[in-house]
Amino acid sequence: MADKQELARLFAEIAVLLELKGENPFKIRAYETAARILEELDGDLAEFVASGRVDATKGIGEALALKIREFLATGRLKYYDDMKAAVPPVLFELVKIPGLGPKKALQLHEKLGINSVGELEYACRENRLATLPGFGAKTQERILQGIDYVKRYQGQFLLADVWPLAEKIAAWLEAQPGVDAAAVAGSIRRRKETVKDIDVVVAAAEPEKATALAGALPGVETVLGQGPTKASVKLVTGMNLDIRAVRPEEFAAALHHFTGSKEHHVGLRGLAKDKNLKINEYGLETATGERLAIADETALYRTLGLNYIEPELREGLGEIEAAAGGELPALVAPADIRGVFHMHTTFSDGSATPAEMAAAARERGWGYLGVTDHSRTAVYARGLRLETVDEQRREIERLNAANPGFRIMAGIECDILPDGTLDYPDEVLAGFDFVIASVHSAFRQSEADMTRRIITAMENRYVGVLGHPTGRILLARDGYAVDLAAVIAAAAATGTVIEINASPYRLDLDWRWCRRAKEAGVLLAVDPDAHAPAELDYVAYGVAVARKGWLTAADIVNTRPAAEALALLCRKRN
DNA sequence: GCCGTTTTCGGCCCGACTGTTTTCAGTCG
Repeated sequence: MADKQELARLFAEIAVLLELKGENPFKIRAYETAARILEELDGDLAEFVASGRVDATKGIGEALALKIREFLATGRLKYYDDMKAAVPPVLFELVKIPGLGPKKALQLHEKLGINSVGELEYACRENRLATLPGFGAKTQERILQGIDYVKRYQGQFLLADVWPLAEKIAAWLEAQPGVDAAAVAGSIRRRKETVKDIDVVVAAAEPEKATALAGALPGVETVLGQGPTKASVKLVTGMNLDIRAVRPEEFAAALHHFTGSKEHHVGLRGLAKDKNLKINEYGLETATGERLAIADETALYRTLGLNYIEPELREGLGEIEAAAGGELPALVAPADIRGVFHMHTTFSDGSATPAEMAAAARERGWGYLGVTDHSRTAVYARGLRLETVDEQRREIERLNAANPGFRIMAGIECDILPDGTLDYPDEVLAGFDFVIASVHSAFRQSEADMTRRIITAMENRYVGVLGHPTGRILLARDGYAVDLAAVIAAAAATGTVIEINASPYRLDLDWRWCRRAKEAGVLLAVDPDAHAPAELDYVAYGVAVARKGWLTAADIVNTRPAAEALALLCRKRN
């Protein structure tokens, strides 16, 4: 079947192939754009072509439309097949190494016959790179470090592993004499679920004195590079940190520049150009080279005729057009959350009692907590047997009686069995205040089976929430094969809430799909899936996902008071 | 490869740093 995701992947890979061939960067961008258009496409590929939308879509011209038609008809792309056959596979591996781009990678393959990362490492140790033009001892050393980096971490880190550290480093920098301000930028500020490095922007009257601090930063292993406005270091944790220093009056522009994304900037600069302005990391310049003062990011956007765009939205996915039209949503904020529904206690695989979890929830200013231990089939997680269900309910009733003003709800995270039935019979499910249904087994079902399985579960009138809808574990396990568009449509049809699992290891539903869910009329819940009191703070990551998904407080169930939120989880029962 | 009330050709976002160079290409973000 001619799948749009498959074609998106082919286009993206063509972009890499073109880069390896040293092709025109704008041609490369055209393929990257086309890949993104297909990824975001509503409906299937056949309909996209049949309806003629393919010819009306900006960014898809004659040549790309032809390739889309070819793929639809034959399931292949000759252009891709030919190019793929002509480019040695090792080049794909080599360009993943920091410091190695297409040009140098090609040289290594052609001149030194490098055919694997292992061979490259060996060649470095034998000192053979230094013989090539454009290469030297330093390059060789850098490549060795890059190989080490890729081998140890694949270059990616969980947001949760770097965000707190990044804030700590920014605070340290800000406290240094001569430093006016320091702030975390880059993909951390945009709250991407995984990030490659840490970017910190610093304001100082003498920027070179700020970058000179690089070697003294807490947690530094080595200084990789250092100039008057920029420094790079490697931290002992294995990740890289870039410091960018500018004068105080340039801070807002620099913060904006280094927050990205690349795609957002490309769009913004095009817009600036239309207004005869130039954006760079120092500010806005007119055609005559006059620099316009930018007090803050809001001023920068306003100068371009746009409303302020929150960092989480700066992904080049329509936010500029929405800002121009005054159509950006008022994003949900952490303070909007009034309680949570998904967490575990010592009754199953949690480490704290319901009383301890409730106390922790109260400390966070919440008014309610939904206790959802695992169901009986989840033996690995000590899922609740029927008699334990009763025991837990009595405990929760006792706690509620003792603590007026705070509501504990007796819920369950019920396994969705491989055939789509639930782990307890309906009469047991009816006894819970609410039910989250999740897949925890038989991950390897076909997409059709998995999709049918999940939709069947959502059709159960007691299922209020679909938990972690794709089952992915970030940097460890892909989600199971499932037709999310169909799941979202079924959630809308049945009135089922979809969970944004706020565990930083999951963050699933992915933010790219949140917007689709919202547009389909689906409500979402931001739930920590906490197994210990401190993990209730995961909610911050879930809110970040919701914000990246353009969601407002109204789109999130648990921004509502207890009774109203609970009623939404039970609206199918009547 | 895309696009167009200045254009169907000639643009397409912009700059810093490194290493190896003796004027700049490559890489990165």
